[in-house]
Amino acid sequence: MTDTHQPPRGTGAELKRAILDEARRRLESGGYPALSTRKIASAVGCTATSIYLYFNSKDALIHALIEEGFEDLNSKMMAAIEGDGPVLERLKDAARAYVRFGLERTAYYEIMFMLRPEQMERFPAESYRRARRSLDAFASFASVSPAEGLKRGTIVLTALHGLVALLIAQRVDAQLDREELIESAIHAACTAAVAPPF
Amino acid sequence: MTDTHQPPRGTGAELKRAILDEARRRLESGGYPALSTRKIASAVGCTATSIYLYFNSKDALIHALIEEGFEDLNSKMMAAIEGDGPVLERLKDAARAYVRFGLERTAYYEIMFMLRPEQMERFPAESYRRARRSLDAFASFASVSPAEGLKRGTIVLTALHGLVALLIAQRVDAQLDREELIESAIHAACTAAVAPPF
DNA sequence: GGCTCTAAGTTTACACTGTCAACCACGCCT
DNA sequence: AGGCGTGGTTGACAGTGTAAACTTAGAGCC
Repeated sequence: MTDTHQPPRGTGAELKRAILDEARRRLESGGYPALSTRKIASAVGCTATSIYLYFNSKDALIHALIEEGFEDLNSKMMAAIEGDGPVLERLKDAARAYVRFGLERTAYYEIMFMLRPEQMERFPAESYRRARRSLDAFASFASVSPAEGLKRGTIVLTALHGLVALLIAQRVDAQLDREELIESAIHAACTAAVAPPF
Repeated sequence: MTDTHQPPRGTGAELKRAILDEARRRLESGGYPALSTRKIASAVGCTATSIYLYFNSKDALIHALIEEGFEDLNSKMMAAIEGDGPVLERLKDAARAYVRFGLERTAYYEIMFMLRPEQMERFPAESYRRARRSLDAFASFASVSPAEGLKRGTIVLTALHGLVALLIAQRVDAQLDREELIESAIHAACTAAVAPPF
């Protein structure tokens, strides 16, 4: 498990890549707690402090992973949104993509959305906004004004986040049929988003 | 700040109380990170290991705080639910109570709902269910069957959780009017909950 | 009084964590 | 040859939660 395989590691930029690769591997297999600077270093064949030559802090390393996660999530949602078909159906497809991402790439989802702010320096707001293009796409849907669109898009995303977060934390009643719950929640959130203003 | 006031601390059950009190104080003033066994101990005038005489682990201590949080949250929501007035309005009032709790007692909310499962042994499921009486009340609303009610109640709670969690993490666009967003999200979630099945 | 038994706390230690300051080694340039 | 910067390591610091062993105080009983 603590795979101390020592592939002739590179140096300089190569080492940086190796560190990032190892961090990604560990995140995917062991989640956030597996991201220890010392463990990453020993697996990659360098010392813990060498990581600081390429990342200002552990958080900076994690930010790089978060960025990767946003890239994946965004592309999946954009693909759904840019499809053809009725607006509501595309919205739902994007929502399904979001939920699927959260449940399949749980470790990524956690570092992207579930780290408490004091626990980690917040992902830079600027990157976050850029990373959130899909929200803008959401916002452009079925909205009278841009402001109303932003609001509605945000509401959908918060609803989806709550669903995913509680599912991940296993804080949803086990009696419920998972798939049915998800589909119903998506339906509720998306139809509300395209409903006439109240 | 690291108030090493040493009030003639008690012993036995009194010490346990003192520990819990200090933990609560620290949680409220400094959030989750302020909950260090050593800091609590030194503030209360005993050693860190003494805490383990009364709590099996740090998590057990936190569980006690979580229980307090649920008690507060539950009573507030139940008060709203058991009021008089139309169902939808009572539902919204309960939702408002939930959101207000999350935004006012943030530190409590975080340990109750936002700790990642690996980070802390999950709050015992049995306690959690008991702590969640308000969900059952939700479920009893506007539902054809109990199963449908549970599902709808869960969907509302997930939506509210997502809203609160992202607000706390400051991951909601700052341009949005906070109060308006909250009110709209509550409206969307609650009206969907009492809508006819789709 | 003197013995034992027990409960309550403390001391000490272990294995971690992220990170910083000082140090060393090498290749390039003058 | 000498100086310098770049890349990396060593060793340390200040934390963390927690387990094992030790000490101390008090109660019950002969």
